[in-house]
Formats: sequence, C-alpha cells, structure tokens
Amino acid sequence: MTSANEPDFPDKASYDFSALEAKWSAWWEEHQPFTVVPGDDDRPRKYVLDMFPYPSGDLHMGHAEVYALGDVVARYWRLQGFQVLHPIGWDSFGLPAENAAIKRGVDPREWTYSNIDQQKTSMKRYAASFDWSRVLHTSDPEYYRWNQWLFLKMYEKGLAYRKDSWVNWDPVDQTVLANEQVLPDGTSDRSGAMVVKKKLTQWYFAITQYADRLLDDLNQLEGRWPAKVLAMQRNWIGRSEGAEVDFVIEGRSTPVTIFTTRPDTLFGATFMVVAPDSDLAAELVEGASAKAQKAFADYLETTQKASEIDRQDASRDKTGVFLERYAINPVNGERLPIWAADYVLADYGTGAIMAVPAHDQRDLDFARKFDLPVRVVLDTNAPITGAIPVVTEEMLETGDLPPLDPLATGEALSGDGRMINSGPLDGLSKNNAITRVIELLEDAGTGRLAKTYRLRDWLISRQRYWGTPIPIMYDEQGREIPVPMDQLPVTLPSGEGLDLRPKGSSPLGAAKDWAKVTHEGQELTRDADTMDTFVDSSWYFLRFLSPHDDTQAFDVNEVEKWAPVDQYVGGVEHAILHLLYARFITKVLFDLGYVSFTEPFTSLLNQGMVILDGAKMSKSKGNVVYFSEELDSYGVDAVRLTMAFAGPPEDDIDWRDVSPVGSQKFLARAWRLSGEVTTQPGIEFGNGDATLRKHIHRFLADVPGLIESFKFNVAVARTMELVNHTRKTIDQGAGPGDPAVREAAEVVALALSMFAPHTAEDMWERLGHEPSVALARWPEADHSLLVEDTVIAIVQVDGKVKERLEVAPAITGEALETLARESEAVIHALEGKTILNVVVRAPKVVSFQTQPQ
RNA sequence: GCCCCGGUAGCCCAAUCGGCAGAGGCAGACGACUUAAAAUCGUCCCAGUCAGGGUUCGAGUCCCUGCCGGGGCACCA
Repeated sequence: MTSANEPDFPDKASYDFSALEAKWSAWWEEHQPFTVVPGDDDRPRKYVLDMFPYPSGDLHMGHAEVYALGDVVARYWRLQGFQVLHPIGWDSFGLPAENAAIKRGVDPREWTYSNIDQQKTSMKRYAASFDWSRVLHTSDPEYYRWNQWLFLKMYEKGLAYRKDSWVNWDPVDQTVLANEQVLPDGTSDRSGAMVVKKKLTQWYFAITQYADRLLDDLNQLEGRWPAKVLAMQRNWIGRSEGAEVDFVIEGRSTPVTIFTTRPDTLFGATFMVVAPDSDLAAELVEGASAKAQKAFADYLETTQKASEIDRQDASRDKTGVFLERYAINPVNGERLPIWAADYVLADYGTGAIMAVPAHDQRDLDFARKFDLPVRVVLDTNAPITGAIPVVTEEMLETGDLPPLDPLATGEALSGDGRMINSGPLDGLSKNNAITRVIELLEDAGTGRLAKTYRLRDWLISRQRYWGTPIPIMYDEQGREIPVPMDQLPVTLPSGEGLDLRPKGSSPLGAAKDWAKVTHEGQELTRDADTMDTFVDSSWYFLRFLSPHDDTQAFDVNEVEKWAPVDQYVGGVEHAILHLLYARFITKVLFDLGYVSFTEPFTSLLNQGMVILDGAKMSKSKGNVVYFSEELDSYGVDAVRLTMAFAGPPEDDIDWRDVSPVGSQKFLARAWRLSGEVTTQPGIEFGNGDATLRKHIHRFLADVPGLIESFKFNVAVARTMELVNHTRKTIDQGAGPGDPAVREAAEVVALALSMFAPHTAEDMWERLGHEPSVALARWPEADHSLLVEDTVIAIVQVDGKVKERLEVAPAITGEALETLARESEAVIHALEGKTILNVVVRAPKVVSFQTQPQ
C-alpha cells in the first residue's frame, strides 16, 4: 500500500502474466512479425521446423515442450540476423479421426478440422513464432493432390508397385500395417491388437532399393543427429554382408540359393532348412511321401497360428519337419537333408539356409533335437595372431582347453580360430576363409558375395477411408491404369452415407459413384485403398516453401533457397518411421531431379517426454498434467521457460521435479528490473559499473554457443545469474541510474525473448524501445570487456591444492613457478620432501611431485 | 543375448582441451520488511562425482571390469 506522503512508484507495479499475454498476443496477431514473404531479403536464411501435430484433441504437455524448444531455436536465429522460416501445419489424415467419426457418427472432416481450430488457438496462445500464412493440412485436396503426384512419379520409375504377399493385419482396425508399425511384442502401434499375417495384394514403395544409400548417408548426419537415432536407423536397415551359395537339389532342375554370413563354415553344413511358409517349402514337399506331405501341412498350419510373441521367443524348443528331399553341398558334394522349420523366416535372405550346427546356436539346437550330425570346421582352440584369443596362454600351457564338442556341450563354437575338416580352407583364420571360399565359389559359379537387409519394402495401402486415395484405376482384366496427372486430385467422396466401420476392405469401394469411372471410353474401377499417412509427412517440409502453389507440389526455386531443413525438432518416437521415410522420399526426389540435396534434415533435436511421478502420463493412471490448466495457473511464459530450464532437452522432464512457480517468480523478478531503470534508451553504456558490464559481455559471448549446442537450461541459468547480479548492483551501490543496469536489462529482455516472449516484449517496451524485441539484434560482445585482469592459478603438491594465486593471464611459466615456490602454504607443504618433478601450465596450474626425504 | 545412452548435494541439473567439484533452480533453515501474513529482498545449509582397478604431475572428464537405471534390436542365417 502507498501512504499519502510517499510517491507512487510505477516500478512497483506487479507482474501480471494474464495482462501481458492479452496485450502482446493482440500485437502479434495484428503485426504478424514472423511471416516470411517471398522476395528480396538478402539476410542469410534458416529453416527451423517442428514436427507437425496430429489433430487429436487439444495440445498436451508434449506439444508444449516441442514447440517451446523449437521456438527457442527459431527466435535465436532471428536475433542473430537470419531470415527464419518457422512454419506449422497439421498431419490431419489418419485412423483416429475415422474412429472418432464412427463412434460419434460425424464426418471425419468435422472432427479433424474442429480439433485443428482448437490446436491453432492454443498454439497462438502459446506464442510460438510460426509463420501463420503457410499453414497446411494434409487432408486438404490441395495437399494430398501432390501425394498422388508423388505416387505417380514413383510408379513411373517402378518404385511404386503392387504385389501379393503375407502382410501384417490389424484385426481391430481391420487394415494392413507397415513393418515399422508393428511393435516388438507383435502388437499394432495403433490399436494395440495382436497383429496377424494375411495374404493380400497391396501397393509397396521400393525403399529397399535405397537401403545402401539410407544406411551409408547416415554417416553425413553423424554429430548432427542424436547418436541414438542414427543407431536405431542402422539397426532397422540391418545390412548384413556375406555370401549367396547355390545348392543343387536332387530331382529339381534349378538350384536353391541360400544366404549366409558365415560361408567359411560351408564344409560344416550338415542339413538345409527352409521357411515353412515359403513357396519353396510347398514346392519341395510335393515330391515327398504322403506321410511327409501331411506332416508338413499340419506343421504349416501350426506355425501360422502361432502368435508373433511365441514365434519370437528364442528360448522355445525348435520345431520342424523333414521334407524327404536332399541338397548337394557345392564344395564337397555331400548330400544334405532338407527340413522345414519356423526358425527360418520366409522373407529374410532367400528363405532358406545352410545349417552349420557346430558354429550356429540355432542350428545346433535343431540338430540336437532331431539327431542330425554336427561337424566342427573351425578349431576355436587354435590361437590367431592379432585377435583377442578365446584361448589364454595359461590354458595353452596347462592344456586345459575348452572342449571342441558342441554336440555334447550344447554350445555352438562362435569364436575365431583355424579351419579344419575344410579341404582347401584348412589352416586359414575365419576372415581369410570367408574371403577364400567366396573366391572359390565365384570361380565355380556356385556362389557370390552378397548383402541382405532387415529392411523390407514399404507397404503403403490402407483399407480405410480417411487418407489419400491411390490414383490408380483397373480395367476388367485387373490391369493398372494410372490416373493422368491432369486429372488430379482424385478427391475423397463425402463420408456421408458410407459405412466407415472396419470390415477388412476399404469403405471407398462401397462409394459406387466414386469407384466406377469412365476413362477414354473404358469402364474402370478405382483402387479403393488409401495411402499410409506416413506418405503425407514424408515431404511436407517441401510444401511449406510454396504452400499455396496450385501448379506444382513445391516450387523448386523456393526449395533451393530454403531446403534442406536446418533444424528439425521433434520426438524420438519418430526415430525410425517418419525420419526414414522422409529420407527415402528425399532421395527419390533427388533422383527425379526435383531437389539438389539427399538428406532432408541437416540437424535433428529430439526432445524428451514430459512425464509425471516417473511415469508416462496416462488418463487411466490418473497422472496427467493438462496443458491449458498449466497455462492458466502459471502463464505461458513460465511454462515455456520451465520446458527450457528443466534440463538437457533430450532428457525426460518429470513435471514433479520442476517448478513453473519458480519460473514465474524469476520472470517477475526480471520484469521488475525493466521498471527500475531510470536512464533513457540509447545512452552510452561505456561508463557503467565495470563488474556488471564484464558480466553482461561474458553473457553475450557465451549464450549463442549454449543455444547452438542446445544447452537451453544452461542459457536460462546464466540469464538468472545476470538478473541476480543486476539486482545486486542496483541495491548495493550503483543504483538504477547506472548505464550498466540499463544495458543488463536490455540484454535480459533479448535473452528472454527466446524463452518468455510476452515478458520480453513488455520489458523491451518498458525500457523505451519499439516492439518487437523478437526482431531486434543480439549485440556483439565487446572483446575488451572479456579480457580478465587477473586469473586464479592453483598450486598442487602431490595432486592436492595447496595455494591459489592471483596472477596476470599473460604470466610466464618461470614467473608463476617462482611465485608458487614463494608461497607460505607451498613452502610448508614441501617441507621435508624432495621435488621430483614440476609441471607448470601458465597461467592455470603449478604441480609439484615429491617424495619424502 | 547383442548394441547405444546415462549414474555429480534431499531433488532437478552445471562443470570448453584432463587443471580449484558448483553456475542456476527446487526443497529446507534463518534474517530484513510487515500489526500479521503473502509477496519481495538477503544470508545460510548440503556431495567429493555408483563401486573397484588403470593411465597421468593431476581424472567427474580418458581406459578396463562390475553394479544400477533408461532405450533400441533380437530365431535376421
């Protein structure tokens, strides 16, 4: 309260975040300071992109984190004088809209676009510095038209094709899934249902043709993408190098080719195994006895019923049936019985393997179960120069060597050693034997060097309504006829009157008026499936560069100006799916001549999750923090600041461990500084408080590096430190009229513009500047203020600090050592000791190493 | 089973090249202001860096082994 005889200090006004939010959001809405207009602007450019959201309900705390952090980067580059493109849109096709529509009986459009409106309102409230003129929705025909264009381009190149094969089927959503959408436990990442296998004719993108490039180009991203994501992608692509070997089959005209990473053990092959669900197995068993055919049919049925979880349980007993057929080992002419067993996968390698039970655990388990021979061909007790020995010298001396008898021990011999029982390979080490046997096979024409991948082609057909229609038509013979480019888009018919409930075939097929078309006098039927929505998001970053262009997918000139994306920000849950697909499509567009780069995202930042009490937030667990409630309680700026300050961005934030209240108090404290400054804008800072000025310029010099290395938490801490120091300077001597106080307040406003935009704008205005602080420039640090007059040198005796000396930074080693030897504490510490060695690193350290006399 | 990341104060986290373990915050204690409280301002408290070994004049930092936590891949030949 202000008494009658005291002046009413305006600087005692309180920090009212609601008033600031109302004031500045209106200003931004009116002035649109973050819109990038194509045209002359010779500033350097940065393209900062946040992963666009899926419009399911309102924004949540995860969104709050990603958009806070992405905005720090965007706003940082603006302060550094860059023209920054920071667009936003919606990934608005997909199953949740359709499921909600079914549940509530409304059109998916209605649900989708009303959610988008809600999220857009929330984003504006959250003050993300987006360019609102470039908003796109993937569910707009203006967007998905170009999905269809992309599909047709890939079709022309043979990169989009149809094939009949076993696919992952989600029995709840009643649609197929890509391999990437099946979780490790065999359930759907959408519905959570156990995925089953179904044989269907579906569209694929030939991503495996790009496997080598997708793998090798990851090296370019080293240090720019999180190591974890690079590792996950490498793992997923799963290239293995080895050999293909052709085995003649008795009673079959063409040989069977197998893939192996261990061709060195070819002489140890004692049987062959084929996948039971492969065409090869079915064909081979045809020549067998009726009994064997029956056994095989039963076995096939059992394996197909087995759930993914059972199949993937490596500890379960090996099963299989003998097919009564024989293969001939090309290197020694031996007759190998052929078995069908489900530990061999039909869609990896060639679906057939040579089994070397002595040196492969799976084969050994199988051989022991079915009493098949085991032959050791690599003496793992023989030492190899240069390799880490399985056998120690001690073992050699005592003769206490591990047994070379896998049949008895049950342990396959996996180490290195020297080849035995292998004819021309005898005596060679494993690696030399691999090289040699491939040469021999190539000479004989029965084998060759080969690579294989875990990655499979990308299945893009979905039997659902709310997606991009596949622009293909079929004639009566089922031949594919692409929709001509000039007839795009193939728009989705209205959902009205269509039964959208999952029933295993696309609802679009039931829209007869839509599905039946006359094309060049022919009656044709449209493909009724829609595309996987990951197609939509695999190139959207290009569409942002010319979002309203209705003549092309993207303007190549704008792409040249802006792309690739300089900074991509989003969750690690997209480490494989979205990022791999976007990388693939970028390489396709490169090959088609549309873009001049091969990687879409130069730098990637994965933010962690926002959790509560150590666990992922979930409504069922009741541990949910609601975005809008947090904003109501603490204000937008405090929530954003908390996101940045909580810790390294890639770490999870436990909302219990952080303090939005603390952030709010700090912002109020910073904001009050701007009200206390009594000097006018534009004053000379030169004769301000020297200590504070040094601090300010150290701050100016350090913060850019912190932001660029994503140490947002440290940058915030440094801002708090500067505010504290300024507070002290005002209270303890210099007063609010000191020029350095104004300089500090202005720098704090600039720094806060990255984290707390409303507070920063208001500080900037209270300091007498025109808005917007977001468009101001980060000042260059004055280097003369960065030079320290003195530094502290430490003196160690036997590793323990004995003295701290204040010295000039330019002090010579000799002078420093002399000073150290003159120190009382050091003299005392050296008493009775002989100095063995002295290490001097001027001006930081003098280190004495001694021994007692 | 294989691969990757991490472990610093009661809690969240800092610590350029190997050179004084502590920047910042939360929680806590105390004080100033106040009739009182809130708010504000100030002062203070707390670890020797998961354990063991190694390299080094010197290790939170580099190397090895182990423990704990998180993540990825996994019957992939």
